[in-house]
Order: sequence, then C-alpha cells, then structure tokens
Amino acid sequence: MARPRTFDEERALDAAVWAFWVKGYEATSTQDLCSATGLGRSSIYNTFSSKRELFTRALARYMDVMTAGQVAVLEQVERSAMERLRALFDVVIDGEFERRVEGRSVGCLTVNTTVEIAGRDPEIAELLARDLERRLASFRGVIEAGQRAGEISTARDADSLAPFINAVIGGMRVSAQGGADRAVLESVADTALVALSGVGSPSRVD
Amino acid sequence: MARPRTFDEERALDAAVWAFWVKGYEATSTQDLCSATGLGRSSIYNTFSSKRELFTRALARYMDVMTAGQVAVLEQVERSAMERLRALFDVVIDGEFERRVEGRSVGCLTVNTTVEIAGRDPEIAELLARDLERRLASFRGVIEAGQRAGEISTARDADSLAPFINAVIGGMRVSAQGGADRAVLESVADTALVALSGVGSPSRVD
DNA sequence: CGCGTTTTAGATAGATCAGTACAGAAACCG
DNA sequence: CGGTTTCTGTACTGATCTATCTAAAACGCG
Repeated sequence: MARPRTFDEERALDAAVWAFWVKGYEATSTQDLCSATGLGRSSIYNTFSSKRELFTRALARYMDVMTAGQVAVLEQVERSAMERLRALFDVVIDGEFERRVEGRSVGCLTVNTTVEIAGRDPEIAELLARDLERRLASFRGVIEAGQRAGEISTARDADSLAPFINAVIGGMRVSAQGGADRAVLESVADTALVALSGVGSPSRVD
Repeated sequence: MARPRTFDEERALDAAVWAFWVKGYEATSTQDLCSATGLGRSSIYNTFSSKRELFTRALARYMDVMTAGQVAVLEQVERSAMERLRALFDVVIDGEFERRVEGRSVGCLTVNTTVEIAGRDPEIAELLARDLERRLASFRGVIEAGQRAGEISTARDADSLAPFINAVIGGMRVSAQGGADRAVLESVADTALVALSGVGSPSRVD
C-alpha cells in the first residue's frame, strides 16, 4: 500500500496507440512515447516493461476497440445484410477521413502492423491473426444471413467471400494512405458490394 | 581517367531494393545495406549520397520494373480484357508466393512504402502517386476495352473501376503478408472479377 | 613510370536509440 | 506523524544509428 499512480493507464495506452498509428513501430522512439503519453521514462518502463511490450498492449487495445466497433455494426439485426455491409464500409471510409495527419489518412494500425512487422515477429503476427479471425467470423455471419435472405449470391460460400471483404477494406485503407479521395473509396465499396450481390448494378442511395 | 568502380550500380540497387522490401525503410540500417549490396559504407555514400536517396532510387527502380511487368501483361492484345485482368491477378498472386522470407510474403514495396512513409514524406508520396497513376491508366485501358467488347459491365465507368482493381490488389498483398494462403487469394481475385463482369458466376478455369 | 583522379576500406564522429540506476517525492497505513 | 512502499524525474549506460574523414589502393594517361 503506497503511492498510487497519477496517470490513467488506459489513457496512456490510447496515446501510445495514436503515436504508433501515426509513425509506425520503428519510427516511434521511446521519447516520442513519453511526449505522446505525457509520462516520464520511468513511468513507461515501470508500467509497460519495454517498447515492444507497450506496442503489443497498444495493438491489442486498438484491435479490441476497432473490431468490436465493426462487429457491432455487423450485428444490427434490424438491418438487412447488405445494409450492414454498406454500413461497415461507411464506418471504414469515415474513419479514414476522420483520422488524418497533415492531410493524409493514418490508415489502420492493424494493416500498418501487418505490413511493417508481421513478417519479422511471429508473436505479433499471431495477435493479428487472432483479430483477423474474429473479423472474418463476423463477416461470415452477415454473409450467411444475406445468402439465406437472397441478398447475396450463393455462387460462392461465406468462407470465400469473407476474405474478399477483408481484402477490399485493407485495399481501401492503403488507397486512403496513398491519397485516394472519398469518392474513390465509396466507389470501391460500391463495386465490392456488387460482387457480393452478384448483380450488375450498385445500390448506393445518396 | 581514374580508378573504376568494382561493382555494378544496378546490381547494388537491386540488392538494396530487396533489403528495403523485406525489412522496410526504418528497420533497414546502413549496415544492412552494406551487407546486402556487398559494398563498403564509402562506396554506398559515394554512389547514393544518403540512405534516403538510396531508398528513393531503389523505390523508383522497383516501381519501374514491377509496373512495366504489369502493364505488359495488360497490353497483351491477343487476349480478351478479362483474360488480361485474370493474368494480372495471377502475376500478383504468383509474386506473393515466390517472394517470401521465413514462410511469409514480403508483400509489395509500393504498398509497404505507402503504409510506412507516404504520410510523412511528401516527396516519396509523390513518387508513389506517379506510379499509381501509371498503373491506373493501364487498368483503365483494359477496362474500357472490356466494356467495348461487352465483357465488363458498363454500369460503372473505367475511372471508377480502375481504383477498385488497385484496391483489391493492395488488399490481396496485405492479406498475403497476414498469412493468407493461395486458395484465399485466388478466391479474392475471382470475386473481384465477378464484380467487373457484373454477372453472378466466376469463370476461373482450373 | 609517376601524376591526377576516383574508389575503397576502416576508423571515427556525434547523435540518438532502448533501457536502467538512483534518489527523492508522494501517498498510504498504523 | 513515522515507516514503508511505490512512483517519478533525471542522469546515465552501452549499443547502434547515419554519416564523414583519412589515407591507401587502383586505374588512365602523359
């Protein structure tokens, strides 16, 4: 029983998430993390052990929050499957245009981490894989519902279509980081939905 | 006049491309570049001025080679537009499974660079943007040909569909880095082609 | 065979990196 | 209010980073 912390661990973690999100793992120094969180080095190392450990906690927190948000959108049973998928894409697109630094999207920490370090760090790759599976399961659920309701083509099963949705979202995030504007991303989303419905005309309502 | 170089500049550049491709810009040290190229520090700095300069030259070379390869596939006029697009996807997928380190794809240097540094380096972002425009132009050409031939839906114009193809390819590369197997990537490609044709059934011939 | 020029190798510079040591401040309990 | 424990700011460590400096080596040419 002694002196309590003067900072909130979750707030510090959120600040670290943002720092890693914007600059990536390698380019973010421990000094950057001190500045971002407002903590001293001692507090950071006392609380999070190492830069890598802090990163894995930040990544885990990011994935929890973001994936939970996406899953929540996909579980709005009062909407049709197609509406839910469109809502998912809208959430993704809105995110890309809300979270920008110097006029450019910071993308998605999951995608950024997959690209930057999944290939060299099996433990982080495993964290990413678990999150991916969670998202794919959610995608599959909506797709199956859409197929039962006749909204989504049954030419391909949900196991095949879920990775397609995931790939399109990842591609949209990379495109946003590359400078794509909103109309382009919306068009990509529309086209992807066409592929799912299996009919030749998009159905976005403006 | 004076002492000639004992190394080939392009070979050194290719080695640097691979080093940056595998580890990314930040994580690749100048020592890594010396090891990869077989050159001493003096030779590298004498020839390429700085790490960043070497990176921009490596990236430019990568983009030249890769984009030229993709454009060549898309300009095989003896094949139909859909066949050319399928061939493009096949080239992408084959690449993801040919270029691996420790069982994982190294992805695409263009995508990796967009994610890692486009947001913080306008000059590199500009290089990437120019390469993107070159690829999009090639995509548009094939799409328009496909639309004239009745293979590709005219519900959306080529300006809209080209970024879709780009996004799907980017998403496939990220998926590959995340551990997706070949069947998954082929399925994603098939589904994307369905979206272009605007009909409900894929046409892969095994 | 030197002379001028360029490349090369290796040592070095100075900054920055992740991480630690330590001392004192702050808060709780009795 | 004293003892104890935890926290926190600062100084520091050794490694590594990018980049440069120095001097020897290697070539073409007169």
